[in-house]
Amino acid sequence: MTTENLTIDDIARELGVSKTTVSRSISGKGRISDKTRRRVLEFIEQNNYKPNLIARGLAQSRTYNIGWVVPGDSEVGSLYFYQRCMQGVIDAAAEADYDVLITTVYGHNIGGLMRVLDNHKVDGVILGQTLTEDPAIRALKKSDIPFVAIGSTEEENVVQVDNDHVTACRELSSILKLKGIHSAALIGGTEDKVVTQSRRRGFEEGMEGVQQYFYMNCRKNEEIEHAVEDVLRRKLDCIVCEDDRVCYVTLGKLKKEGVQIPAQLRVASFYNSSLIEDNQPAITSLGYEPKALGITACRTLLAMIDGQTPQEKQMLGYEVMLRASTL
Amino acid sequence: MTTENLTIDDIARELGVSKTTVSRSISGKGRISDKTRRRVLEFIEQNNYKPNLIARGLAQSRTYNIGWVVPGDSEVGSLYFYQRCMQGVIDAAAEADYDVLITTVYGHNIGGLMRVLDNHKVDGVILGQTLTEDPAIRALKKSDIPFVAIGSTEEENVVQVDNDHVTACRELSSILKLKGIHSAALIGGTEDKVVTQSRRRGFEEGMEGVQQYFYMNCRKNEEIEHAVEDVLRRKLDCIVCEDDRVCYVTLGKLKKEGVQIPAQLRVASFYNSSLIEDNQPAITSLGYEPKALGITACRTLLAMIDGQTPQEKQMLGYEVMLRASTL
DNA sequence: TTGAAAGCGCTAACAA
DNA sequence: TTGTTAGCGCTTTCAA
Repeated sequence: MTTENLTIDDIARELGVSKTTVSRSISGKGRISDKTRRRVLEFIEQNNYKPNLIARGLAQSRTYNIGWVVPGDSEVGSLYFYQRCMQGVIDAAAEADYDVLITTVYGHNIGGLMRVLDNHKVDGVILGQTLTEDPAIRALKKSDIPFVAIGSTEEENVVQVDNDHVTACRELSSILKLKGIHSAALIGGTEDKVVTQSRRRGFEEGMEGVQQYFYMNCRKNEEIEHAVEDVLRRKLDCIVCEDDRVCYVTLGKLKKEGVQIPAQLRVASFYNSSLIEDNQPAITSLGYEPKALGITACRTLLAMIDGQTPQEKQMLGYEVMLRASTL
Repeated sequence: MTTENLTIDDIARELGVSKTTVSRSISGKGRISDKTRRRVLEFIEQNNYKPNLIARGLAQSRTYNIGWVVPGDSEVGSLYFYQRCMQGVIDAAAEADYDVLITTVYGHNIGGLMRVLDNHKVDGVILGQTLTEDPAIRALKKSDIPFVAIGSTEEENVVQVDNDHVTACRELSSILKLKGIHSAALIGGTEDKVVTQSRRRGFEEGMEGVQQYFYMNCRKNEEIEHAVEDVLRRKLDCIVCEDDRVCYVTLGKLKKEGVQIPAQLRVASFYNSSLIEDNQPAITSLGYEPKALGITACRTLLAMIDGQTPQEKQMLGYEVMLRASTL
């Protein structure tokens, strides 16, 4: 049964009303008698009519698509995060009959995003990541299309949805401090990501009074391992890992070195994921819900597309999970 | 500088020609003097005109979008594969001025795909995964929109792009056999995925004459670990892992048990990835290029959208990587 | 409460 | 080689 595509005209003719009436019945805009509306909707239901979103889009200058921008070269460890975020975006979008157009950027190469913007393919954009000097944000600001960033930025006038990393990391750090730690190391990734900086700040604030060591900008696993070696050499009390990948590598190295956790060294992670979830001993960490970020970001964006002006910064919660790795 | 959106009408007026002429200059269709065309193109270039794809779409009943369908609940291990595939799809799509609309399905729940189809949001679809009884394929066949599947299927009349898993696995298996293996175990994931079945067949054929043991449908890590225990109990010569995740867990278990690879047991994987890439000893495995799959699938789909009928089954190559884990 | 008609920006017959 | 005109399927003023 090849469903010949019904148009609004067909329905109007069939029902002996005008296109306008049909259109109004569907959209709910404009006055219409309940009787006719019901009649139209019933017909639509029975004949499985689906409006042509392209045509509607042209008339309203809308696409009913939103853009989802992610780094194309993200580390394997972040993939799951983006996956969950995106699922949130997709789900929230579907609720409003929106679909998600995906675009990748490579660091400062935002060609893909530009294409989508130039071609008017989306009504709004969600940025999956923020950089300190973010060319995507710049470009988006120039265009007149609404966008929201997942993550934080110091740029002004950018609607942001983020977990409150500073607070979360500060809280976890201060809890660790209370456990009687005298020296702690933070091992982390590249500092051009805003989130890295936030976590560092939380660490610094929460660990105030504790001797602090920093091993940042670790890209390769070896760099993390070197950092661990240095920590062991200095006999520090505690390693805090900036994310799950760092933690994963750190744990591997510590196992190799035969270090007992938490007896000889305590270990915590500022980000939990399946990568480290099954570790023995269980790792004290911070838990977030990436999907919630996606949902919130998308709902916010849809509101903006509808002309609303949302709160500039929305902070989502976190969970401190104290486990065996820190006593 | 808010770029007021130029339309084809503006250009026509400005240049004193008709819309048609402008349209033709852009599309290259229809005869036109080189002189006028150049004049038009130059104007377009200088004024940074971008045609409205929505309008063009409505006129041609095209969307200039293709759908990319992936499982929303895929294992963390497969994420990288899909990522790379998708990048191939996106790149190939961009070449033809197409964008990629992403949709997730959950096993047999293909609601997301249906929405996209019903709403006419895409000109074609690429399936990132094939199942043995694939509802997505069924739905796509019913709709009249072209699609190609990454992976294999026994359904008829489905354009498929895949790595030649059977051949690859047979080749690797027979190489292992030549090394004097007498008994071998295959540990694998759920058999509702076509690829799992193909790998199993390759194993069976390549290992002919060798005592074969099967531990399939392992979903949880524990199941894999149980399988490994059983292999050790039976003192088999070799474990072949169906994919990188299985291999990863297997290696972890073997390390826990203090098993020497390859001295006591040889280990190989039918799929290589960063998950096992850094293992000591290096793991014999099969290498593919997921991005190539995406590119090929997308180019094929675009050809179909243009009315061509491509070859039904395209097989991409593989690489056998012999490493220390099998001597 | 309903309808007629114009228009969104483009393409594609058909004419000239 | 170029232009005129009628759509694509929907929304939205404006009038009835």
